[in-house]
Amino acid sequence: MATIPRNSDVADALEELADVSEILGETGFRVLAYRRAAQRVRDTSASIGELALAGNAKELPGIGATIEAKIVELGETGAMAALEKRRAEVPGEVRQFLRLPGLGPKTAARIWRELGVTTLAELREAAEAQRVRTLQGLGAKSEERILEALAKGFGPEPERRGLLGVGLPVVREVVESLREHPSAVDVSAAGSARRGRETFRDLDVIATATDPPALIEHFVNATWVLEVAARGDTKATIVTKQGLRIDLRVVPPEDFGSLLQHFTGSKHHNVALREDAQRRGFSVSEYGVTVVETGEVHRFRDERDLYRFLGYDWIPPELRESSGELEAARNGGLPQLVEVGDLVGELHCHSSWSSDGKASIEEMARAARALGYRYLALTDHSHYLREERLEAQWREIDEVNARVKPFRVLRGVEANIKANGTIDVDDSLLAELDWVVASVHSAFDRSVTERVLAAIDHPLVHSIGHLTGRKLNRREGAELDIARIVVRAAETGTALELNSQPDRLDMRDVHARIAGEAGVLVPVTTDAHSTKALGYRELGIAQARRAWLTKAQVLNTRPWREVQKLRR
DNA sequence: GCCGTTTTCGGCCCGACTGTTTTCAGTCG
Repeated sequence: MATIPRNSDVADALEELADVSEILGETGFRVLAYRRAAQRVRDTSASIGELALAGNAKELPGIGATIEAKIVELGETGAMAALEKRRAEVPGEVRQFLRLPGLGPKTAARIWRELGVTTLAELREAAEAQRVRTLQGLGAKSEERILEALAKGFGPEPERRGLLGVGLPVVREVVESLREHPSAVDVSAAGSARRGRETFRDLDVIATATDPPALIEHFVNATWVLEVAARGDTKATIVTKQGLRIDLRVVPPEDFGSLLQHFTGSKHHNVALREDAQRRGFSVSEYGVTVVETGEVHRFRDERDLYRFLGYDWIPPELRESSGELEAARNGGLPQLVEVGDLVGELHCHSSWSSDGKASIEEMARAARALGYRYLALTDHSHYLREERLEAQWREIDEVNARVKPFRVLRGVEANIKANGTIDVDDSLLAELDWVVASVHSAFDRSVTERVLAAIDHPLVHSIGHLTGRKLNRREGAELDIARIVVRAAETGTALELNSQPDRLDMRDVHARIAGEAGVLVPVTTDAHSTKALGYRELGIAQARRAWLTKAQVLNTRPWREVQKLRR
């Protein structure tokens, strides 16, 4: 009987297959196909094993009949013969050589075949004994680089990526500061921050200027600069006092659109865009679009014109992940994405009634009203609100409502989904509440899917909080059967929240997209424990946009009386 | 190995950078 392999296992196998195939000198395009399939599997939230067994995996771009068969094989036998065979041919730690920066498959293969080196220890010896430089094309510098990397213990250092919630204000401040400079013409954030991705490696800014060196000068002398890592006439890298790396590129005005598009990415989006263009006789680069037949070059000052020239509607940066946006942009099928200004209420937040809450109910209400909201569901943690306290809180809510009307504070709770799937608040109390959020806060390793399903089935639960429980850079979320969860949520009319806390952003983008497609209404909530934290909504909205969600799919874009009707 | 608004065969993104070279291959993003 087949066991369904996890997506990460399938992707790992395909990646290893790519590595060893490449070292063995197989055609680059086959290797590329394995790598793309691996990436596609990682980005797919449905179970690739189930899809493959049903014969549907080849519907995914980049996966054909051959790779689908390999996935089925992995499920049925626990191994892929093609991988096992090649694994046996590539000895020892040769595959590990690829992890050394600057050392690719060609070089790894030559070090192995021509020097007989098969382990990292032997590689160190060979470099120290200056035997690596005996290979044509390699020299002293290569040996130096290898030894340096080995000394650093290039092991799997868990890459710490910055949080969008930290980077976004910084990149905005930089963009503002550059715009104020007299020589600046156009300035924009680029890269993953512009795409609203939840984490980033570095921050990118693109600009045009009448006097590029002067703008660079302004950039490297800003008050927040700790260190200037690189500096030229058109490009500079600084490190801020918080330790964030920021790249600025100053480009010719006539190329601003092309370069902004290029540096916004994602890489996969750009590759797909260029392949598509090529089939139509265009060659796209960061410097413009060349008509292959005539050699004529079109340059773009405005990114929108670039997309239009290639036959697409302009694609919002949040959608540029090579997950269907190009096709949609060609057929007029892009969604009208939700915006921050569409929100009219908050459906998950806390007050000082929770011990970790920092603001009173009234302060929270007034802060929400200042954002243009009309209601706020106060959902303090259930364990602070046993019966008498809950009644006391309701009295305070009534008093506040009298002072802030027509703004409305609603009675809510954030209850715990216990290890056995039950809710830690009595039904009689839940029934008195306007809005009930149920969240997993413990035992993340214990059948989370079943517990969430049980909570969804609870007739008095309106919404599931931070679905997987992930904390970025701290813990992976629970592995969930998202397909079953969204189906049940849609059937029961239970909302699945998108929690905007900077280190949560949970549901993640691909899950939220599936939820939206299944017809689940998604509240974008802040889980704010202070008035300031209501501002996290922009992070959640960025993620909602990455999930292709429209205003209609985001629950708290609706007035409370509508939410009330839609509530199960 | 994948894929198709010229193709079921014959293509497959593009340019910068590095180290080694004296014209380029490999690697990277």
